[in-house]
Amino acid sequence: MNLKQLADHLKLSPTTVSRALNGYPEVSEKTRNRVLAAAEANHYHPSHHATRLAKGKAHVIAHVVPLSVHTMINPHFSDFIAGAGLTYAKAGYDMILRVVMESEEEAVYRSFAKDGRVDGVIVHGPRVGDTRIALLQDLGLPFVVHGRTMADDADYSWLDVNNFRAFERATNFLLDLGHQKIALVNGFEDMVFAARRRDGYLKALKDAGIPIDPEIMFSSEMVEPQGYQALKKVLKQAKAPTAILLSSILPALGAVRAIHEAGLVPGKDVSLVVFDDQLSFLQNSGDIPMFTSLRSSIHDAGTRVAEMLLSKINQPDSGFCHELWEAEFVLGSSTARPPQA
Amino acid sequence: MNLKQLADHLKLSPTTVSRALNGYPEVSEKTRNRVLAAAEANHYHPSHHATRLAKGKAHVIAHVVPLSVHTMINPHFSDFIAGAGLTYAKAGYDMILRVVMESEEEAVYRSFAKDGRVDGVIVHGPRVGDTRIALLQDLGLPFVVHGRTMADDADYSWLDVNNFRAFERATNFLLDLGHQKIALVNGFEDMVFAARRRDGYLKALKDAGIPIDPEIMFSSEMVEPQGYQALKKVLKQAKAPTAILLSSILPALGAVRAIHEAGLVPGKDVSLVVFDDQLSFLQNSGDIPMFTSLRSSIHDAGTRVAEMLLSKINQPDSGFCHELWEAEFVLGSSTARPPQA
DNA sequence: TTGTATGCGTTATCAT
DNA sequence: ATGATAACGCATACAA
Repeated sequence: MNLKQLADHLKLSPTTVSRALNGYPEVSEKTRNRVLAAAEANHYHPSHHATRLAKGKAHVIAHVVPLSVHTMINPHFSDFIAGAGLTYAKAGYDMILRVVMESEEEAVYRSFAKDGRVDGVIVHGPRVGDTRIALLQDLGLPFVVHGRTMADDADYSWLDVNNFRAFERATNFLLDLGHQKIALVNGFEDMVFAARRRDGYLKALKDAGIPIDPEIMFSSEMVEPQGYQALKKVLKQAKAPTAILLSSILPALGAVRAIHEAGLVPGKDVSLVVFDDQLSFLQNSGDIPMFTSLRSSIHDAGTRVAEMLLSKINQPDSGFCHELWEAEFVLGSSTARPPQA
Repeated sequence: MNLKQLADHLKLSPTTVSRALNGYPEVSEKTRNRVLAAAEANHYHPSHHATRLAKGKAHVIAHVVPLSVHTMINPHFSDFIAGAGLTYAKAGYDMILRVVMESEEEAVYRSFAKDGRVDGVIVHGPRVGDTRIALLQDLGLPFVVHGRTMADDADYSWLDVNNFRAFERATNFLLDLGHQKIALVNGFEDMVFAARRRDGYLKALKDAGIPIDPEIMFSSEMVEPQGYQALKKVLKQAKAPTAILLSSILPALGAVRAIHEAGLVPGKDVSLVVFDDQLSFLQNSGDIPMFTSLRSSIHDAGTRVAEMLLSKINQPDSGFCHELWEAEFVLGSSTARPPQA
């Protein structure tokens, strides 16, 4: 059943039926009710593509996820997408998830910009020297970035966590406790967020006059085995670190496993500070949380980024929007003074 | 630049240009090359909605995820979606992720069925007494179920893991080792997969003549704290279980944490068998994996379910397709004979 | 308040 | 091998 058939059935013109359905004021209450009832009774749903073609708006947001070396569809991503997805749904937007090989990514953006199937996109996980932002600016496709580049971040909209400050702060906290040897278990440092975290860590060490030791700095995918393997290595070093800074709860769990296997106690023999994205399935909460952490909800970030994009789409001339969130410091039971101090 | 403009530019009719672009055989090679070159040069991309309207096919698959009591967007889901998404992309399909409140779920399916915006849907996590399957059959919208109902599973397509057998087998393995008291840390048992797992566990206990103890059976969301809390409870019981059967690696990590805190050693004082979805960020691998497990890749399931749906859409009369995957038993280092045996 | 005519950008049908 | 014309199903400017 399409609009014309419904109109014929009601002995009205398609125009009037369309107006009644879309809430135009000029149609009489009587007619509107007749139309609404008939639409309901006949399970009428307007054709999506016809509507979009006529209106010129897609009501769709795309998230393009490059399925590259380090898989982007990970638990961090799923919590982010849950927040964003709910926001879209509430606003009547659909969310397209487009998994692409890295080589096709540019072509996908180009077609999105031209074929009108989406109104905007979210850019995930900007890398150092990322070319996507310039491309999207060039294409004129509305976008918001979760994260930002290393510089030149004024001429596009983004939401980011102050990763530099969070890790500088975490390092200082450990230094204040008396730790002199602090390891870093970081994500891939070609990702901007990870690079900034490293820089915050290095800055704090430098300010404290502590030499950098590449042997206790790790950078790879933030998964459980990462933390396990890093601690296996580090714990057998002659002068092992007494504290570890980790980029996610996932490697932190692996770290705890390795520490236990070595017959040591986390939060006593080895201190751990973790960046906590508040992943819904790994709640680090309770009165005294398991981990001392810097906390910022990636779910909330997804919600907010989605809101930013929607308002950008509905008010194209509203200028750029920047939000830098400070992570919250939370004292847990994974930190103490170093053993010998 | 649209088709007409491109045609004018080339001094050809839109028809010919369309044919050249879509690979119809009747257009001359010379013309085709001219058209292709001009399209490239002018960054021409056909309007998505116009194409879909004219063709009557959406080239879109939807995954409807009810954001209900137990959040469906979890790490299991994200690995599933990664597999499915890549399959769609390869086949030139888009994937819509629609997050819905449970109350609107039916309305969403109804509109999808009528408005032509999607060609088919994937049904996630069927519950006991799930009404979605009957609804979709009624609506005539192509679908494939990941999982299946408790009965009547002949008249729709599904892919499932043999959860009953996996848990029966795991229980028998522990019984054979000499364990008499085996706890179960399960997902929500209103989900069919969890109900089947429980039934497999109960069957094995019954066959061995071991009484059921509700005090050591847990059913809730499969997250890290679930395993932690369950083991906290269980370990302080007078006659504590010597083995635990867990529905996911996530609670297993929590279980390990609780065991360590109690000063015990997993795989020695307490044995653990885990259902391992092979979550990409928690690899339970290596020569001797951390956990003894029943293994079945949820990523591969996503891939296969997507393939099934696509072939169903392209051959609507091909009948129903059923795949029951057996989980692979993998011996790890988390199991041993019970301490006193 | 309702209807007519036209456009949205393609593909499909039928000529030539 | 190419073109004119009619769908596809809706929205909207303009008329009545």
